[in-house]
Amino acid sequence: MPFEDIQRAVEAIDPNLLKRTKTERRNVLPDLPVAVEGKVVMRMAPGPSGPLHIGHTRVALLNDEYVKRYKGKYIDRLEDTNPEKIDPEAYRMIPEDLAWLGVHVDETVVQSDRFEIYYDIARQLIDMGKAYVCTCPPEPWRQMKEEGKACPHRSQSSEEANEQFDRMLSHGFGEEEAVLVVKTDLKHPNPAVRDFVGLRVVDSVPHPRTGDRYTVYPMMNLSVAADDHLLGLTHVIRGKDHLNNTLRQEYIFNYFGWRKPSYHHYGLVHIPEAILKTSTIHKGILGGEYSGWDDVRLGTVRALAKRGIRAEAIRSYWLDVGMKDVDIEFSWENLYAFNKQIIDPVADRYFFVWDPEPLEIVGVDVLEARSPLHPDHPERGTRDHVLRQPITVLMTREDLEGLRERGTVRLKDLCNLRWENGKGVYTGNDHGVLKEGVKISHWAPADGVEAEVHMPDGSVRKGIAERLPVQEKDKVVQFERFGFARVETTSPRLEAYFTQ
RNA sequence: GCUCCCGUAGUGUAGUCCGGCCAAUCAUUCGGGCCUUUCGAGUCCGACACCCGGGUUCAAAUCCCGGCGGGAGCACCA
Repeated sequence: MPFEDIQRAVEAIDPNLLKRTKTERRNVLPDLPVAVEGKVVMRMAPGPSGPLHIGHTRVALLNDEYVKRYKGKYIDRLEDTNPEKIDPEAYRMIPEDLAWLGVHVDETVVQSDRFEIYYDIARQLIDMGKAYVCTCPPEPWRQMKEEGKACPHRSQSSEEANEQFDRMLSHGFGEEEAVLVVKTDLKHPNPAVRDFVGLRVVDSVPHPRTGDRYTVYPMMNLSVAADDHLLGLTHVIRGKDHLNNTLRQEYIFNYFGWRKPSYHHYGLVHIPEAILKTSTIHKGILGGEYSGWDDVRLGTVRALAKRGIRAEAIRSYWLDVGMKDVDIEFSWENLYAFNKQIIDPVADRYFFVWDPEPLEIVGVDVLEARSPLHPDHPERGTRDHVLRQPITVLMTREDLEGLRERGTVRLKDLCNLRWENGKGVYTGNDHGVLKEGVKISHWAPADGVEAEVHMPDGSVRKGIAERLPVQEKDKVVQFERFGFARVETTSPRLEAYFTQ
């Protein structure tokens, strides 16, 4: 029987059967495997090379969400084991960013406090015969690995390895002269998993926190494995880019017989049109191109905050995206949609006239405007204006052009006008004219405040706005027919940052 | 080259493990109606997708095989 016939037959029985029923999207993350309430320990492990950017917020918030669900513990672990890529300010900025995001951190761990721990792990690996000190130059060593061959040092005894490691620690080797290598399997089909460097020498750059006290630095795979175990991590959620690192770290877990955390790798995120690279930003700030880490052109968390993007919107966005391991394209559009849900009900409305042009109003002595701060919430009050002759208001160039062409306009909350001899002639205050097709425009009083709205592309929209009360500072307002913006200062000039 | 991960609308996502109620979810976006003194919100209608080809089966988005496509790693960065 064709589908249409079935449809007709069913409709004949009861038309309600074919009604669409809406199903609620639950928008929740799946449960974590083997998670016990109160026992979950998770972490965020940023390198302190700068403040957090939008890309970091996924791992920060996903972990936070689960820690809260299972009433667990959240560790912020600063991975500062590469002294060449550290911005000392980041030790302060990262916790600030996490706090702004609403991430509850129970414990902060700084890896540069833990050199002795990594050295101890290294010793134990050596004693187990699972690590050796290699003094091959980097390139031939890599080449041998590629071919699945052992370098001459791989067969050294634990005693030899310990001696050589002592020499590393006592500055007996310079950079690239010796490394401690963790053995895995040289014949592993995946070349990315074969023997990897566990510790290396860096003595050309002092560490911002430990100076030149330590020159043997752990590589991430060693320090991460050690800390994930020692800090009692039960679940690790991170990006797919760490898939091969997990494989390497699991060797260390297996050598020690440690219980592995449950790993989950989500897909990579491509963030279009965002400036995220800390080195680029750093250079830009030093060169004066960017005003700072919170320059609104940047994709940093503090730049988003400055623009009026709310942390809850970022959280909702990542919750919606979820945990899938497909690679995705970040959608500013969707983030803005979540943000609008939050700011629209709370943002007070004001008039901001860009490209302002004056218009003289005649035919009336006094005009009074009482505009609601928010159309859906009259109880919040009104912005009031009283205009007396001679009356001049400001309109956007485009709106004034429209008045000239059409001959009529309604100024919102104020009055209706007819165009005559370059002036606006008062024609009443009945907003019923809108039903007749009269267009509506916003306006600003002649004694309004000079306003500048900084756009995310770095441009500035200048104009005249209503005067905002000082309480609007730091809040997101809506400039009608323009968009949302976060108010930075209300006087002597109005300065705001465009949200969306 | 080798290894791993992944392919559902413009974007994100549900469904895939355990085949049928999927003639495919929800959100966003876009188009339109209603409502509305901005924009939005709300509400209603509409548009757009199972990477391709085989196979198994009464039945495939779902299972199998083979392609193709995308991404990541093969660092003395994290």
